[in-house]
Amino acid sequence: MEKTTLTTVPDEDFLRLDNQICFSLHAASRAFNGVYRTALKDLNLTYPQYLVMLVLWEHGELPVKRIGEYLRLDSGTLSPLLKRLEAAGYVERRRSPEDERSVTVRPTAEGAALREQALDVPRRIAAATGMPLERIRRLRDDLNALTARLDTADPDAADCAAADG
Amino acid sequence: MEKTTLTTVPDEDFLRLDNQICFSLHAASRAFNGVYRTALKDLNLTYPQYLVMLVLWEHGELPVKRIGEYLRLDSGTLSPLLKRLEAAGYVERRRSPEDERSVTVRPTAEGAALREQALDVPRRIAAATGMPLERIRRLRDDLNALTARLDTADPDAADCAAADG
DNA sequence: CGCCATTTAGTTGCGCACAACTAAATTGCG
DNA sequence: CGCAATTTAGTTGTGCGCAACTAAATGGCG
Repeated sequence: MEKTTLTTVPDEDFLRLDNQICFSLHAASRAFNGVYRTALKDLNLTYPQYLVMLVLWEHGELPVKRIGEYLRLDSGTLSPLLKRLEAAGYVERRRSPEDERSVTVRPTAEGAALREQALDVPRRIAAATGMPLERIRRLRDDLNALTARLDTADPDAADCAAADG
Repeated sequence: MEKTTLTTVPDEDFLRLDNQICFSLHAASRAFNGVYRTALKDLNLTYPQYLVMLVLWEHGELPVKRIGEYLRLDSGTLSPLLKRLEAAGYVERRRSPEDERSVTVRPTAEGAALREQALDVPRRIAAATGMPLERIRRLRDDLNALTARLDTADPDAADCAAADG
């Protein structure tokens, strides 16, 4: 009320709007996660484990480093996750012979077979969303754009000035 | 290849598209979280703690139950989180006199004062996104719609049939 | 060649999310 | 009233995510 910013939006309203956005994303992410949880229960995979398997199914065999790049995850997250996938019998880890620092991950026969069961998952998810594909695609594109922005701005974005540019 | 579904999208492509959507949401959520992390560093708040404080700033005083409803979080998440907020001196917890089961949470003077500093956070976030407010709003609406769908579909959405309706 | 910076995984610690459970208070029904 | 079902927080255990660190291998430079 008492102050109107250069962006034409009062501080208070801005705080409220912000509440909506950050919260919406947070809630959607968790809701999605929940649906995946039930959809993936039969496969004995968590959602992040499923993401890793998707990457491996597509690329066949990757060093941990590459998996991390595809999924934006570091070794702190991936190492234990991959251990669990290995314990479940879905992947194999081997130190690379030509570079002993690197660890190569690839699906086992069982892990590869799992892909057939996984083919049914996306449809169940799409059914759960009940959204037309077109809108889903738009959402995806918006999210990707947002992520790209946030990533470049992230490293202490403290003093970058204008929001409304 | 060998089978084309009723939804006109082959299984394989569907799996790939799915990869994109779920991953996009996951990545965006984490990217957002990262930006908030840096923006909230000065306030000594994590992102979920910030959400709780937003709710408390808006409503003044709430039982744990209500906070959980606003944020879709259960006591398993909230109890330790609120303990930490209490340890930080930002909130107070008191068992309700008229219903001893309930615990009432309200900001301390320090917690209330924190709001002033927090007013700057949304603008920093908006700056980091670099998106026009209109597009942000659209994104928010899409996400809310998605969450609503997912929530109703969630309880074992196994055999709900058609995605493309 | 020898040494230091870099790269790559892994480990530790902390916080969130969620399922499954416990504990205590309250409600309601016979 | 008395007891079972419900409501409300809290606890425990597991897994993800990230920061900060360690350990080992590699690459490059004097």
